[in-house]
Amino acid sequence: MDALTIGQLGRATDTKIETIRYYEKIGLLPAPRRTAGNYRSYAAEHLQRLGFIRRTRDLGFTIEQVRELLKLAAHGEKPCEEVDQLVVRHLEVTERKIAALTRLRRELRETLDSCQGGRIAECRVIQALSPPTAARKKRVLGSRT
Amino acid sequence: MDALTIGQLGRATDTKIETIRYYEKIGLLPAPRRTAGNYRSYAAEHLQRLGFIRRTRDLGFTIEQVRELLKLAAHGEKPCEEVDQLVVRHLEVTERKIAALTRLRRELRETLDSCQGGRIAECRVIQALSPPTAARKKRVLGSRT
DNA sequence: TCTTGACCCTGTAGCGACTACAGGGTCCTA
DNA sequence: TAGGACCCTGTAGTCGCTACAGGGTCAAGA
Ligand SMILES: [Zn+2]
Ligand SMILES: [Zn+2]
Ligand SMILES: [Zn+2]
Ligand SMILES: [Zn+2]
Repeated sequence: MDALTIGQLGRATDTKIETIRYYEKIGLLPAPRRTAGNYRSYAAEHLQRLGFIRRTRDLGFTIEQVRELLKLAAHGEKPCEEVDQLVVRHLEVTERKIAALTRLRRELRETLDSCQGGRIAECRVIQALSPPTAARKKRVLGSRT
Repeated sequence: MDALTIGQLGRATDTKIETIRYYEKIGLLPAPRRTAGNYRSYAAEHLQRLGFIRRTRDLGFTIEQVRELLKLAAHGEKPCEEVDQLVVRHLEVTERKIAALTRLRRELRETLDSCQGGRIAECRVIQALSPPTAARKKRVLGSRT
């Protein structure tokens, strides 16, 4: 008997109950049948599907990408190119995020290095956080492209 | 004369007009005086302050942190410890994000490496995206902690 | 039998940080 | 006087949940 309540399914997949109901509402997880008392009753397919959803979400795919992956997984006879493409694109996005955050980290470290203690008025950290404005003003008053 | 329209201020700080109005609504940027035709008219302080806001936002600080930094910057006589602490904490958050994304990248690469082309039904990528469910079922049916 | 408490239901509103309209008004130039 | 670029307010949408409020259901214990 593989009938799970929503709470059991949540514990099984490390998912909050509200999240499961949310996935149902947006059509990501199919609505299960109901008991006499109107409780949701999940079967093995739901467990499998929600597991897939959680895993891919944890890997950072968007809901729309998860939807795509689920659709592809259901068409086992097609070549796996599309699947791999999706993963490749997400890998690229992830790499760009890492690069951006790494630049950020460097800037924050440099900012901190500039502080030698003292009063805020003289602190180079605050100065480093203020962008140079002189050059900008000129640009503005000039063209309006 | 340093009176800027909202459009000029936006170009000067690379900020969308809607965002400037949003910052005003949430009390991050003070409301400027108005012209006879009810247009916002910004002065040099606004340019300076919005510049600071954008720079700190670009560095990934939250709006609440920006608020804090602005408050601190206005109290130049205090020691700069609090400022530096804020930056340190944000640096730590940034480092944790980088670590998490790096783990993600490794998982995505490993997943992709497993694919050798073929049909989706046999593709290891899809399998790698499906979590093992057998162990989980047992846990669930057991305790309900 | 009654009550407690754990669980479940629906529906709505909130988060952060914007962004995108809709439906107007103003200003400058030709 | 007309056009177009600019500005105004207000509201709703984005993403992916999360947190209630105000109920109903169910099983075990006194
Ligand atoms: Zn098919
Ligand atoms: Zn300092
Ligand atoms: Zn002070
Ligand atoms: Zn493949």
